[in-house]
Amino acid sequence: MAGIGAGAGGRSGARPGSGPGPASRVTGANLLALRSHNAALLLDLLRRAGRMGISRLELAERTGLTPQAVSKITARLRDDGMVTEAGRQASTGGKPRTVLRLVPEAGHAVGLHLDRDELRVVLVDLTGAVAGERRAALDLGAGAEAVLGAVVAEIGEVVAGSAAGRSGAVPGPDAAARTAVLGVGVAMPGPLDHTHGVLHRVTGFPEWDGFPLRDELARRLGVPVVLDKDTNAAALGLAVGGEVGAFAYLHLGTGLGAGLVLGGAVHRGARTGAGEFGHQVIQLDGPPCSCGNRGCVEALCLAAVARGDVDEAARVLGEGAANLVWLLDIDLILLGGRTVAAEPERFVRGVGAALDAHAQRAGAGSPVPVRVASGEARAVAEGAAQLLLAPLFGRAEA
Amino acid sequence: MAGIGAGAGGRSGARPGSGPGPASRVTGANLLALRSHNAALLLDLLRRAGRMGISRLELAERTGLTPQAVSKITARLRDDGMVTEAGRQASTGGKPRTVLRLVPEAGHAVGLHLDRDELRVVLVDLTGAVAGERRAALDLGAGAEAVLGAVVAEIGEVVAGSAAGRSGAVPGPDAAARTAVLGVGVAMPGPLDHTHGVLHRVTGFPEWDGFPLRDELARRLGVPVVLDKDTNAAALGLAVGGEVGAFAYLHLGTGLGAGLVLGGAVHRGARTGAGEFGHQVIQLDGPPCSCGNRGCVEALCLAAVARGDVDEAARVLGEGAANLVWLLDIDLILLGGRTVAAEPERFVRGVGAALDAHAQRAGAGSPVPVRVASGEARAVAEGAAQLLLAPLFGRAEA
DNA sequence: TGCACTTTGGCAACAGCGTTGCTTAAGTGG
DNA sequence: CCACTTAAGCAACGCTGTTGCCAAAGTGCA
Repeated sequence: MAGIGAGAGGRSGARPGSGPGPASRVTGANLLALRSHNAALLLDLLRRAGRMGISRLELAERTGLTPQAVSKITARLRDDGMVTEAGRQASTGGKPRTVLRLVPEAGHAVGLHLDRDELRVVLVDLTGAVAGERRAALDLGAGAEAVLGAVVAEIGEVVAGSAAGRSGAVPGPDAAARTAVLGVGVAMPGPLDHTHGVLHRVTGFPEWDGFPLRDELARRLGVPVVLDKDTNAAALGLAVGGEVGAFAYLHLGTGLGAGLVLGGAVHRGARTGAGEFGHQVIQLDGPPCSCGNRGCVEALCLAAVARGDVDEAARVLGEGAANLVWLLDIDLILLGGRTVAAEPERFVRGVGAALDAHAQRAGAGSPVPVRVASGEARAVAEGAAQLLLAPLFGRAEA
Repeated sequence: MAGIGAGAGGRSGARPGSGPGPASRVTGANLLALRSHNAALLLDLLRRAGRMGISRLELAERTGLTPQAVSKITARLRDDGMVTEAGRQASTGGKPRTVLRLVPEAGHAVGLHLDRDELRVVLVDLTGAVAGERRAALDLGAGAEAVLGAVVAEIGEVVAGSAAGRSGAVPGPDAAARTAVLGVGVAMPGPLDHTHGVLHRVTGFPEWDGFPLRDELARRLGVPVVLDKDTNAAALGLAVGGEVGAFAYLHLGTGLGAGLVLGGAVHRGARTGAGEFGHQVIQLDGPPCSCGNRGCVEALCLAAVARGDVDEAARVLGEGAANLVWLLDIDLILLGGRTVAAEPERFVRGVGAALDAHAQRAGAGSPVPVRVASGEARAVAEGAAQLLLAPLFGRAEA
């Protein structure tokens, strides 16, 4: 559980790995925490309602708060410029409900996707819509100084090009605050430690081992920075983008990894190690894998792809996915990555067939659906930006 | 996550599967919720402190609440008879701290373990200590009426024999309330639905399919009832009993199942299906399993046990456990069940060896420890009782 | 033995949360 | 035009944890 946060303001975002807390450090709640909890709850519902908006009374019904409480809270949010009135609904015999809408420009976040050979930066608004984007080639082997320099430069370009330009177009009380960048979310291939923002053993680039990327970037940029694995960021983006329940995002590219969303939150584990789906053994004493073990899903799956046997690759992937579905009672499997994008239908069909077979044997109800994840190319960068937006909407651990 | 509960009192425990809530229904928080959240937090720390007790100031430090707030809350808890002063600590140069302790007799809960051929009832106090116990043979095939009759009778015996007798021994303000039974937790082999308290396809006993066990028992007993899988109850009991972090309890008896504790809470999934560890495929196209599939861990493991090859059984179990550790970033593996109990050292050694091999290959830090779970025979029944105590201590979803 | 000092923990006043009771605003329908 | 319905704000309220202050209960040195 998460619980409702500590007393601190709540808008700050990232906080340094604090406290000696053994295991789960649950904190007491005061009135400030209560206030920000409820505000975040309403903001989350407003975000989900999107451009359509939502009325005060529906907010009250969905949260269990009294209509008067919703009025008070939304009034504060309006004063802060985060919410605005936007028309009315049709009357049902009395005064029509006023529709409230999130103000997208009330805040922005930067998402950075660092891949082995490429860098992608997006600037998104509160609703997650992309307001600016840049791509650049990248060589992780060029060293920290060169890479960080490029990253800072690209981020500066995107922010300057979009937020500043838009600042004039949206006048109003404190226009500067409205375009404020809440911070930067960084997503990259593991292994890494999201709680301390430190890299571990970046494959093929020993110089990055133990590099405190989060703190270093935060120092150079002067805004909060959050670090996470690429698959976790993608999963978070999908969860925010509307996918509900517990699901797994399986990413098949040059490797095979997963992002897990359980109970509405990304499950990372204490060492950000969760989601190591590819090195699940599904064939005891099978063919050797690059990890040193034998019979890993990744090895079997990629070997089949290399042979051109997509159906077998999909079947193997499906068997691994079935193990995961049974172990965690997952509602949905989403597929992504370059290899899947090359033959989406065959992968969906093959994985789905394996899952259906499992479900039928067990006599379980409806089989678990399989789909291709949306927004492939920018998904990780957009999800990275959500690492910063999530706390605003009450997803402290999401 | 969990969040802080809805406005309702908080002491009631089970609530019927309410609301049309799509996915996670997060509710707003009011002052009542805040109050019970903080009270539960303190009670949880007091429970962990056990017989040793804990001072007000340490409670304040650990929760982040002000000392004055802790004083107010603990004063309420003392008025309710749940907490008492118990001596003082050594002075550090000023007034010594007063030690507070949970009053074990302030509440009791019944735990019921329904197995295929046996029934076990325990009565535990607030600290989880067993205050009464009964065992009886059981035939699930005898039909609902006979089974429920036996269950109600056995529970009545345990409660009458322990709580009532103790009621006189602990005089004080409203002694009746102090021995109040909060409710009954029921644990049994799956599949079942813990949110609705309904059974599904009890293996070999089709008559129980769809039986609303929770509501039927609640009706006959007149107290709240909570239903869960036996492995989940055992895992909950272990979590309360002091195991920390994320862990998996692997139960190897006539079958192979698991209870997962992630982020301090039992992970059940939407359909109580999580923990299906035994039918994880680790040998594609391997030997057939009773479930209709091929190469399941359960089939391989139990076949090895039947051959008398315990080392191979442990190795197979370890490979399955390694998959789980990697997928979820688990901190600890606990083993239990009759088959493990017969040769505990060899299982621990074999499973540990498989996990160590994985950890070494990946260059991960310290390997994941493997231990035998404590309190074998009564563990499930005691965990079942915790299903009712958990909400008192702020583990609504635990 | 007495006095200065430290630390604990309760009392009283307070700001701020959601709630309740009531009033005003803004529609529909006969 | 008026009765009725529904939405939403104002004011008073109860209750939360917080703050400022003070009594209680120890230690330790003169």
